[in-house]
Amino acid sequence: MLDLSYLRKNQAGVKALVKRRNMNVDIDRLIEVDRERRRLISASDELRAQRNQLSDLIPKLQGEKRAESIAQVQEIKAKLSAADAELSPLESEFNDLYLKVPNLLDPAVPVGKDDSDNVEIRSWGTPPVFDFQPLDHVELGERAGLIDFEKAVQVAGAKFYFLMRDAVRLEYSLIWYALGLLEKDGYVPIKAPVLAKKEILQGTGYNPRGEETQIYSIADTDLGMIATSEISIAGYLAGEMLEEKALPLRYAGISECYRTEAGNYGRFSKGLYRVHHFDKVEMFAFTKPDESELIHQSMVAMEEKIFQGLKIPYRVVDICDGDMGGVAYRKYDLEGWMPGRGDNGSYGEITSCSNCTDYQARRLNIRYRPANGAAEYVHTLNGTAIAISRALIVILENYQRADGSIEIPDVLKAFMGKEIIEPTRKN
RNA sequence: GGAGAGGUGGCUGAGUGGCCUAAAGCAGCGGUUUGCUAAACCGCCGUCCGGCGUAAGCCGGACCGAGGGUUCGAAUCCCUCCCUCUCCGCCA
Repeated sequence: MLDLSYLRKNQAGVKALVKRRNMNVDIDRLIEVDRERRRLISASDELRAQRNQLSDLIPKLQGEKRAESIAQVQEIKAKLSAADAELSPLESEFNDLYLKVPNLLDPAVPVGKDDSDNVEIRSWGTPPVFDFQPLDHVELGERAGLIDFEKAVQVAGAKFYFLMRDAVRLEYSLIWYALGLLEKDGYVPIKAPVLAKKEILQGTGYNPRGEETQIYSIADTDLGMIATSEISIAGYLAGEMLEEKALPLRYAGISECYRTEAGNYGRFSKGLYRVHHFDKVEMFAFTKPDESELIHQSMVAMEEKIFQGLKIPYRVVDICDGDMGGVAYRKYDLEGWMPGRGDNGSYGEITSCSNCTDYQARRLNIRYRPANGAAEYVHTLNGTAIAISRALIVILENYQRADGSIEIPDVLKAFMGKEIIEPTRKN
């Protein structure tokens, strides 16, 4: 959420912002509703002031004077409830629109229309050269009995999957590996609730209802299933007044993530790439405003450390305005090399790291009190440490061998208790 | 799930219909005093919305878990919901 007075003063700038982000928010209508709403609030305040004055007087009055004043107040009350009736639909329209207004952008964010305009800022590793035709993770996984999509269709429908055998061990090894690095760096491990209230979902910038929602809702409650533990962790400190010296607060969240993926049936949504649920280790930070950029860099550096350890070739991409969504002020993705994708492989998103500045903190009312001065909103940041489904894609595809077996990355061998995954299932 | 007690500013906590403009304390900020530190004393000190003002500010409104209601007037009374604590029941 943007500061309201900023919005009023920078109407044109906010309109440009909405456009740059490829969003559709009627700022003109928002300003109009705001003006109308303020007019009504002023009128109501005026009526209330009259009422309060009279009410103060009444106990000192007697007889006819008193009866007269009471009648006057009753008249004012009638006007007040009429004004409120007029106000309340405006308030809800205002809130709906206001919640849609996106965050500001870092001036350095690349300009572009969609993900094709994202800017590669560095890369690491060299895509492997195979002397055989590499397979994609779907085929590798099914042959080795690691992943079963068909049975998942039977149980839950498309975009679900069973992970089995060594894929399960890989999942836990990856979690253990990432958690080790994060905890060593000062992140506090946290297992978060996988359901969150509507106000928390909205506060984090997710729209829990509506056609384009990414969030599954639970019938007859105001709960939704989290799309990432970012939501629960942000909510963890909602309404808090933090101590300056406690900042930055950094957490390593582990949770299942649930996504409706409404309308996402693209070319690259095959297999594990785009699924309705997956496990994820997430980094989350609450920081002072002047340190969020530095922490953002450190989070991206941690993502790189994790994938360098796994020896997965990747590139770091600076997300352009048109591809950014509404919440992030700046966003970097890691794209890992996926040999099974396209003709000769291509890069696909494996992590995403956002500095949300005070956008979420304002909605969730998370502040801190500086040594000298008034309370301020903190900044929030989130970044993927390991999204299991995506990590499995790059590991299976990069570590495959001619016979369909899969080598285990060195850093996971101890956790796996083995060095190789056999090419075909044996049980 | 049942019974009872609660939810008040950054924190503790008083307040059971108008004198609440929310007491008091703590913490914080400014000052006086002062070898230093500390103490003592004095003053300031909630948030949001609207209006006025170049401005320090001034005026009005709202906010005592959330939302409704009663009343001329609600932190206070009533209803619904959420949460916390104690006890009971059930259960990995």
